[in-house]
Amino acid sequence: MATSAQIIDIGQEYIQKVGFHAFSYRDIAKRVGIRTASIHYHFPTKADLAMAIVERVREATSAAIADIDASARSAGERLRRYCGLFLRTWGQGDRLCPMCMLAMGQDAIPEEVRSGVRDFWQSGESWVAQTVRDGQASGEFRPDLDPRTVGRTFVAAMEGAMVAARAFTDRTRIEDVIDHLIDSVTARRTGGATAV
Amino acid sequence: MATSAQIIDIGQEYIQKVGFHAFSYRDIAKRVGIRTASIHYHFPTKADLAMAIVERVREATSAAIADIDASARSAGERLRRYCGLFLRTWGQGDRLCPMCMLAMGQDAIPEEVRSGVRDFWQSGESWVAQTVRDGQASGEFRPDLDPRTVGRTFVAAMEGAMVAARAFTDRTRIEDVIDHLIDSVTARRTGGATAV
DNA sequence: GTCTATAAGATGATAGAC
DNA sequence: GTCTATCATCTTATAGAC
Repeated sequence: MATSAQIIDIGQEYIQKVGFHAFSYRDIAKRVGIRTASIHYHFPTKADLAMAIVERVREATSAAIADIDASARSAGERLRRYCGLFLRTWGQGDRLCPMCMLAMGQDAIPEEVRSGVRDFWQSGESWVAQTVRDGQASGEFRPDLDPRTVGRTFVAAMEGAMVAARAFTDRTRIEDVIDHLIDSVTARRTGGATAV
Repeated sequence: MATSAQIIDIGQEYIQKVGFHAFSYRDIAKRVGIRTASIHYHFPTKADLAMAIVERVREATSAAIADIDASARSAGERLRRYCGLFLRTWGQGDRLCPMCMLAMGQDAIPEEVRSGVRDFWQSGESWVAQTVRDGQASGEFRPDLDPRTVGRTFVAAMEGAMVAARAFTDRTRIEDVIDHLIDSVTARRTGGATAV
């Protein structure tokens, strides 16, 4: 595998596990089996490396979402599979969402990186919102929901669930949240939510 | 104000804004107007400082929740005010939840600190779960909800919403999530969630 | 592309004077 | 409690040889 790809791989793993500030070029160099100067050849600054990671994650996410759009048969299935992307990330060795890690340290993260992270976040919110509209049109979802609000809630809840899963090393922290989120948008024919 | 309290204040601010690894004793020393050696006198290691911060946050949160329990008149109001605690934290100058910041860098955060963070997280989940049971008993909330699942979702979603609010410098990212969360547990007399 | 060598500064932490 | 002085190490990054 190309060295630069290896560097991105390992850098991404560090960002997901400890965050941007808790690893160094030295850590990566050791694992790749090269010197730090060689990393600087591929990515002059740490911000450059972070940018490359952000771009790769965004591309991978877009592709995954395109795949969902192309193959899922209902809005409900689309939402479930979107949530499943986070579960899959966690499953790759107890990892947090890299974008969430980069979204946290604002002041200490280069603005170009933060901008890419915001784009990722907003894309997810917008896609969920559109999927909610689709589900409302088909009668799958509650008609009284505000799509934008739901979009924001889905992304926020999944990102937070990842943090919880990491803190407790517990996959069900994510699964429970997915269940409640899906339930919260699903229309109930019987009016099951009715009190008394 | 006592020096140690000042150190905790500023250290907590740094943890909330940039995370455990992105600030140093030097940063704190400059702002307090003392030398790093003096900080080591109060908190020998950075882990000691983090522990003191975790304990203070947990105490403050317990007190805030006790106040809610003592004065809120309905389960719905209790949940709203609990969510309001996060909104208040964000309002204190664009700050993330300190426990969320510490929950992320797992490998690179001392285990004693992580343990305190988990306790904080679980306390929140359990309190929400109990409040959901109360609301179900009074008919305020949907009877078919699993309290544990809802507890986990509330905490995860609020923590994630804090991250989003920070990334976008946008308070409505938190407010929207609160609205959908409350809506998701509220019983509907009319069966408003009914499809078609 | 990768290396050695090096820079200039930051980091967490300690010893001992006042 | 706070200081000066010091430590060993790590950090990001560059220059120039191979």
